[in-house]
Amino acid sequence: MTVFTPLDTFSSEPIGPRVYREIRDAIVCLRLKPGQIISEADVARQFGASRQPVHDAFVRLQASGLLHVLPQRGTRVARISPKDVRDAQVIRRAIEAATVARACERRRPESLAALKANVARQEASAGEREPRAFLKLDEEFHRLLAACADLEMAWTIIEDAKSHMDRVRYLSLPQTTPVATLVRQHKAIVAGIAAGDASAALAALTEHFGEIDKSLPALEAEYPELFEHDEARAEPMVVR
Amino acid sequence: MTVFTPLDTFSSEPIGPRVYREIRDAIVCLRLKPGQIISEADVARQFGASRQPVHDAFVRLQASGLLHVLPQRGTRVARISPKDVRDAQVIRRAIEAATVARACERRRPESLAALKANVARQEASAGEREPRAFLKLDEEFHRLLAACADLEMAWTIIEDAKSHMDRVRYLSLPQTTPVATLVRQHKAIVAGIAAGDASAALAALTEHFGEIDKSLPALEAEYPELFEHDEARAEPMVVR
DNA sequence: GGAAAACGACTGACATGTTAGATGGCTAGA
DNA sequence: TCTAGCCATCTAACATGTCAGTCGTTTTCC
Repeated sequence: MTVFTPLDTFSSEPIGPRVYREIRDAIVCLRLKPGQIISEADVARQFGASRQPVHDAFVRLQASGLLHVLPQRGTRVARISPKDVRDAQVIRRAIEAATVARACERRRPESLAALKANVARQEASAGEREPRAFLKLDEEFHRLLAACADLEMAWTIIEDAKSHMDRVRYLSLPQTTPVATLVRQHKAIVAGIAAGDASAALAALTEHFGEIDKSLPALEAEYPELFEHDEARAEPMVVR
Repeated sequence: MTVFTPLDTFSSEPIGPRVYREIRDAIVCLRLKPGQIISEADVARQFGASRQPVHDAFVRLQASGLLHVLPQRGTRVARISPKDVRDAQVIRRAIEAATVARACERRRPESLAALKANVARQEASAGEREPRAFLKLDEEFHRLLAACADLEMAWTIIEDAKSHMDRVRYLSLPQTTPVATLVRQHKAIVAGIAAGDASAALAALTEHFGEIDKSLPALEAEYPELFEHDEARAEPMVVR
């Protein structure tokens, strides 16, 4: 099974960042299964790189809570923790609410234009079969929101919180909320900001969240091995 | 000049975490000056450790924005960025407001007891000459707040945001707000939570913040070399 | 003198070697 | 059958080696 896209030999970009991005993407998109055991040496071999850049990536991913490193024993992809997902949601909602409120105050024409252009591309992607295009645009949308509020630090944090939520999202891709609904909510947020109407934008934002809560219990029941349960610490799931 | 407290040779704790903690503490407490150039090898020598654990620490500290690693050139302690400080404040306020609101709902007797005990110790430390004792208790207070809201993830993020604010705080220790005032505000927050009165707790929290804003310009004028100025501005977020 | 090439002393990026600790399987002894 | 001890084999932690890139200085050549 190919989990990682191989490193471009001719790129001048250092190996470290590329390895980090690859591993992170593999985790968030569930190509690496929650609970799966991986090892630095093994991953390094798959990339054809040395252990060092992989080790660095592991250090960072552990800090984000996407990996659990057990000293001297091994490393496992963090299982999806329902509590972490819900916590991440609360935090993201708090930060994004502050972001939207600030965006209403300091919106600039070019930021608004960028947001509108992004939403337009979302509409274009709504019809397509491939949902990943939309998810990338969604990511971009929330990044632009932070830029519009001149609160770049917010995006850094949202990115981390989002990673936990996104795994659930990928898991629920089949029965997920129709993309059209999400695009409509995005539109409403932008409209609120454009009008400088904070309460309208916040209302749209609030509606935008809270989709995951409903799907979470069903997914947990369907894929129990991917979730962290209170008693957890069951047998490691060896996948190769 | 001793910047790092030497590693306890007899501790069984691995050196990696200890080195990380030491370096981070040295940055936040300004024993390492903002703008100062440091190197992995040099720091490793000071600890009497190898470069590896220091390198790992650098990786993590760069992710928090406390270090700027310039590939192949060197590493500098991040200068205090007024924008980062203000952004961190906005974010912290947003998260902590959500935390307090949640704490009002799910407070449990033992959490409240822990908060009250902490505040009591704060009062005891208010008279002392050494302000660091209070700052540690303050840190603990906000961690307990997150625990009380059963939102541990919030503390992780606040910790990072706080680090940027705390450097300013240490810089302004001489003319800082009297500790008694801060303790009073903490007390008000706890009282609000204890009563389940979210709006009262939030009001106390709001008053609690916004001390830094006033001192920031004066400090920037007094120690320009420690601050990042606009011409040296970190890369603005690219809007595509 | 002045520009440019060469050098050397640094840096972190990357590679690899070494070690302590955790684990699981095996066997010896009851 | 069970248990205690040994051992092979994992792991990440830690140590060290090598390298390419950056930069300030010196040297070279006109």
